[in-house]
Amino acid sequence: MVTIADVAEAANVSISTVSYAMSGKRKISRETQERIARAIAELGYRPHASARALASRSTSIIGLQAPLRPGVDVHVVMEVVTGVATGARGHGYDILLLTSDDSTGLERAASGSMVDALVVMDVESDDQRLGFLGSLDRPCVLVGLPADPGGLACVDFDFEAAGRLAVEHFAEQGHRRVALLGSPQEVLARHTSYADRLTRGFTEAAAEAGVEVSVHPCPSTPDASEVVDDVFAAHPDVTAMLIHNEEALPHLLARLSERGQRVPDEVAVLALCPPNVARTLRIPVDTIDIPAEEIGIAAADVVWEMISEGAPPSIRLIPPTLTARSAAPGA
Amino acid sequence: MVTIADVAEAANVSISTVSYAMSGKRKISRETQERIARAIAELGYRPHASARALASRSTSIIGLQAPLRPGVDVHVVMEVVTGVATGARGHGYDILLLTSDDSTGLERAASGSMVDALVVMDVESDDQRLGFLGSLDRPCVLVGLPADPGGLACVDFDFEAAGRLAVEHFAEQGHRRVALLGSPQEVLARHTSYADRLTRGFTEAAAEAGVEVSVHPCPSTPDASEVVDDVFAAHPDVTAMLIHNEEALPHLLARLSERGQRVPDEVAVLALCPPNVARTLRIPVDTIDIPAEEIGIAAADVVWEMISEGAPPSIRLIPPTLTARSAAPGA
DNA sequence: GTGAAAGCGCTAACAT
DNA sequence: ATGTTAGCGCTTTCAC
Repeated sequence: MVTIADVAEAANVSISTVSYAMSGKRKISRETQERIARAIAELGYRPHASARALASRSTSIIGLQAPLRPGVDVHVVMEVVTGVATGARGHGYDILLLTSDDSTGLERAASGSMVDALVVMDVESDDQRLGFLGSLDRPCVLVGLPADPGGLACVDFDFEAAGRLAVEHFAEQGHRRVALLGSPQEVLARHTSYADRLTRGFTEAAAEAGVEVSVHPCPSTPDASEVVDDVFAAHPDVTAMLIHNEEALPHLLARLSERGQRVPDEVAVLALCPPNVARTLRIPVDTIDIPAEEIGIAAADVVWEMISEGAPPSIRLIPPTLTARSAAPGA
Repeated sequence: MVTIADVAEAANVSISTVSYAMSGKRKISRETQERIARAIAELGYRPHASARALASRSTSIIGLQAPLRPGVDVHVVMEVVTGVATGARGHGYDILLLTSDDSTGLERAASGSMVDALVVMDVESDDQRLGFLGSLDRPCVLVGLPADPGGLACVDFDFEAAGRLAVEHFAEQGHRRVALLGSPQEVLARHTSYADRLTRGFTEAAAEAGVEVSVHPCPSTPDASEVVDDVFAAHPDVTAMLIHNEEALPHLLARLSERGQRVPDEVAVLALCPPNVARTLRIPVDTIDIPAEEIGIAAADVVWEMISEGAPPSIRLIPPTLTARSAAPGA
C-alpha cells in the first residue's frame, strides 16, 4: 500500500508538505506542488480514509437512514436517497446507508464516529428517534417535519401547503365537495409526518374555503378500487379528488373509468406524486409534483451548511406547484 | 469522548485487556470480563470505528454500487439493496452506498480503504468496470453475470433459466408462438446482464422446443400498450407472452383487455417480477418470481464467505420457480 | 490471564 | 515556504 510517506520520499519533501499540498491549507510553491502531484500520480497514491478520519476527526461520510417501511412510495424513497447521495457527493461526502427502522443503526454510526452527520427519513409526527437524535453532538437532518422538531433541522416538500393548494384549486374551479385519497392505513396509523401534514393542510383549507371534504386511506393494491366506490357511496356529490398514493393511482383511475366517470370532466383529479410517476399513467392527470430528488439534495445541502459553517438547524420546506397534464379543464 | 483507555482505567485493567475482552481473541477471566463489561456500560463506551479500522486494517463496511439507471425496475433495485444491507448487517457489516454509475466511486471506496469489499449492481454483459474490479485486492461480488466474469464472484437470479422455464411451460401447454415483452430499449441497448440472459434462455429454449418466438422491448410508460398491438400485427398467432417489465405490466394487461383478449384464456401471460409487484396487479397473473431481497442477501453471504474464510469467487444463481396466480389455466 | 508498547497512516500544531 | 513531531484510538505483537 502506498502511503503519504512514500509520496513524500518520491517528491523529496516532508510528509506534512504532502498533506498540506493535498488539503490546500497551506501555501505550497508551484514547483513542489507539481513534484508532489507527479509523485501521487505515478505511485497511484490514495489517502487512507480511516487514518485521515482518525487524525482529522471527520469521516466525510453522512449516515442516511432510509428504512423501507410497508406502504411507502418506493419511487419517492429511491429518488430522495439518490438526491441525498448526489448532493452529498457534491460536497465531498459519501453515504453510509442504514435500512433498519430503529435507532440501533443511528446509534452505531453516530456513537461509533462512523459519520459526520445524519439524515433521517420516514419521520413520524411524534417520532421515537427524536430524543436520541437531539442528544447527539453531530448535525442531524430530518426528511420530514415532526410535530415538535425540538431544534433539529428539517427538510421536506411542503405537504401541508400542497393540501391547501389542492383544495384552493378545486374551490376556484367551483367544486363543493372534495375527497382526499391518500396513503395506506398503515402509513396513517403510524402518523407518518407527510401524511399528517397533507391531511391537515387539506382539511384546514377546506374549512376556510367552505368546501366539504372527506379523507380516505388507500391500500397500495388493486383493492384501492373499492375506495372509489366507498367515496361515492358515502358522498355522491364528490366532484374532485386529490390522490396521494403512487401505487394506488392507476387502480383508482381505472375504477373511475369503469364507473363511467370521465376524468377530468366528471371528476376532477389531482395527483400528488413525482413527475416520473405521473408520466407512467395511461390517463394524463393534473399533478402536484413531489420533487423527491430535490428534497434529497436540499437535505444534503443543509447538512453541508451545518458541518462547514456551523449553521444552526433550519427548517426548509419546498413549496408545491401545480402542473397541468390533462387535456380538458375541470368542471 | 470515551476511549478504550477510559474503560481500562475504570475497570482497573490494561488497554489491551479491554481490547481482547471485546474481540474475544484472548481468554479473559470471568471476573475481569464482568468488570470491563460494567465499565463499558457505565461509561457508554463505543469503539471509534476509524481507529479500529486503521489498526485492524478492516472497516466492517461493504461498498454497494446501486446506480439508478434509466429503465431499471425501482422495486427490484430497492429490494436488492435492502437485501444486501440486511445480509451485511447479519455479518456485522454496514453499507457504503455509491450511486454514480462509473468507476469513480468504486475507486474512491476501494483504493481509499473505505470498504472491505464491494458489491456491484446493474452489471452489463461486457461491463466496463470489470477490469478495474478484477485488479482490486478486495473481494468483489457482481449482482449479475457478465459474459466473462473473469474470476469475479457473481450472484443473481437465473434469468436464463427463467427464460427457458417460461418457454417450456408454454410449450407444455401447447403454445406454438410466444412473445417476450421485456425491458426498455435503453436497458437492452447497454446489454444489461439480466436482459441478455433472459433473452438467451428464452430464444434457445424456443429453438429446442420448436416454439416460434419474438422479442419486444417495452417502454416503461403507457406507450407500452402499442407494443401489444405491434406483437399481434407482426405475429397474429401469438397465444402466450412472457412479460419482464414491472412498470409496463399494467399497461400491457390493460391493452390486452381493451383488445378483448382475455387473460389467461385467450392469451396466456407469465409475468417475471417480484411477488410484491404481482400483488399490485388488477388481473391476477401467473408469475416467475424475482426474489430480489434474497439476491441481495445471497450477495452479502458470498462477500462474507470471501472475507471471513477467504473463499474463492463463486457464481451463485438462484433458480426460478413458477407461481400460479391466475384463476383459469391457459389454453 | 494480563501488561507494555509499537505501530496503523494521517493531520495539525509547533517549529524554522 | 517547508520540516519535525506529537498525537488520533485502536489492535496486536511481545513479554511476563
